[in-house]
Amino acid sequence: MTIEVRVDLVLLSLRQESLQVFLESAGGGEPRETWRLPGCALVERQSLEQAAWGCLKGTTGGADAYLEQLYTYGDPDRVPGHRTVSCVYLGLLRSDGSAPGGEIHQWHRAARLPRLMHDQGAILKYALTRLRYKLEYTAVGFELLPQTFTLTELQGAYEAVLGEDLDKRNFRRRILRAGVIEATKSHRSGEGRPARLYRYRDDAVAEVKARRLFP
Amino acid sequence: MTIEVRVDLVLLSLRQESLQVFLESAGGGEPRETWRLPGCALVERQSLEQAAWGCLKGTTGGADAYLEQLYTYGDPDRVPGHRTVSCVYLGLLRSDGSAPGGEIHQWHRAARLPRLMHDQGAILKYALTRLRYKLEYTAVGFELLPQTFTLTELQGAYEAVLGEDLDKRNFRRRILRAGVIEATKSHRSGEGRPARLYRYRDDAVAEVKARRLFP
DNA sequence: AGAATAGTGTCTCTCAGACATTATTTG
DNA sequence: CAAATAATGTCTGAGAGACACTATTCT
Repeated sequence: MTIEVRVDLVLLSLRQESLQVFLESAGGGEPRETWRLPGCALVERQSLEQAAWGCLKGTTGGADAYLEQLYTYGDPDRVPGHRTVSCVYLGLLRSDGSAPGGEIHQWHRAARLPRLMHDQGAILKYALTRLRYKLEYTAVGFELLPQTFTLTELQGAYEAVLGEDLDKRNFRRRILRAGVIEATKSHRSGEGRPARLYRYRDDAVAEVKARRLFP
Repeated sequence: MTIEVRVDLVLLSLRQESLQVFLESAGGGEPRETWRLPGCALVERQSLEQAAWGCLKGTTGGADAYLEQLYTYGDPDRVPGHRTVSCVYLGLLRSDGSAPGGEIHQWHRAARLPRLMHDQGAILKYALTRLRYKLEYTAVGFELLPQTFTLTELQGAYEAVLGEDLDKRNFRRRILRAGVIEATKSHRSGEGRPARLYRYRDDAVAEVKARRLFP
């Protein structure tokens, strides 16, 4: 018997002001319907990252995304009857370009996850925790927004991921001081006073140096 | 053709006041001698972590160590002629219980790495970077020291990993304020005034909450 | 004019970083 | 008593967090 290597994806996006996960139906029917992470077996001559991108395109159709390796799960009995090692990637999709969902694939609120197969509930919880931590010391939050965005939208993204309200003035002060975004000359109109649009400065260091010792 | 899954180890320890890596000779003879990370193939009915521990015991004999998954490498041509996916674990060995080194295995200074096979030089560099970051926001530094230690020894461990000198008073203030270590009643005598021994508080949270946003 | 949203400043408190001297033990 | 190492406190500057009002646009 041989060991199967596969790649699975935790795909997150902001939809309707909340953080949502893209899942694949594994059948079962209501109310016992069970879901799984999208994924595929690793094939010959393909890197893990290529497999992850291929699977991303195959399921969402979307192209503009951010992917990073999360963790590799390999317990012999995590999938009963099969010996699979699964390399899980975390993916963030910009709200505009994210997939529509269809018969098989659907978006689910991260705050109220449905029943998931095998160990995938734990995997998802871990992915969310990692994203929250990462949000605090990297510039990864911008990956969830369109290329230009208002400060209010950015703050909303942070609040959706962290699950917590942030102070408007302090948020702006810190994010601007960090120097990772820059103002454009455009504004976005709507109800009320139009808001200035910002863009991510890709010349900014992605990983900001962490503080010394225990913060 | 099938894909081999294996586990490789980056084993680090403090020896002679410096951070060292445990490597396996891959032959070649001086001055072209090449080294590799210790590792083994994943076998049926074995979890990744079990394989890592098994390999650790098989090569170092040592038992008291800390292991965590680092990253999984799976490029199709990372090992010419073979299709291997390698799940790499980072291991920290306490200075006292670390393996002696023999014909095949030897310790090497992390600051002056020898020639390594395939992509393993890059893997090692990544492991060192991750450890430095991790040292700054977790309590992982204690894994390199015996169970009781003086503050001077602890500071030495941090300095060896970070490759940088730290201020004695500031280091003590912060490490004590963090509340992850506690004083014992014992002292260690030697030359000069005996130093109080401390021990790691395992009830302390391992992952200290990171700061908000960009530090 | 009123509703809606954008945008802005101050104060306090905690903590990081720089820095030098006293205390205790051994030989 | 000399040598060696341990232990300790203060000042300054930067940034986090709490907090409320003014500015601009649309209908």
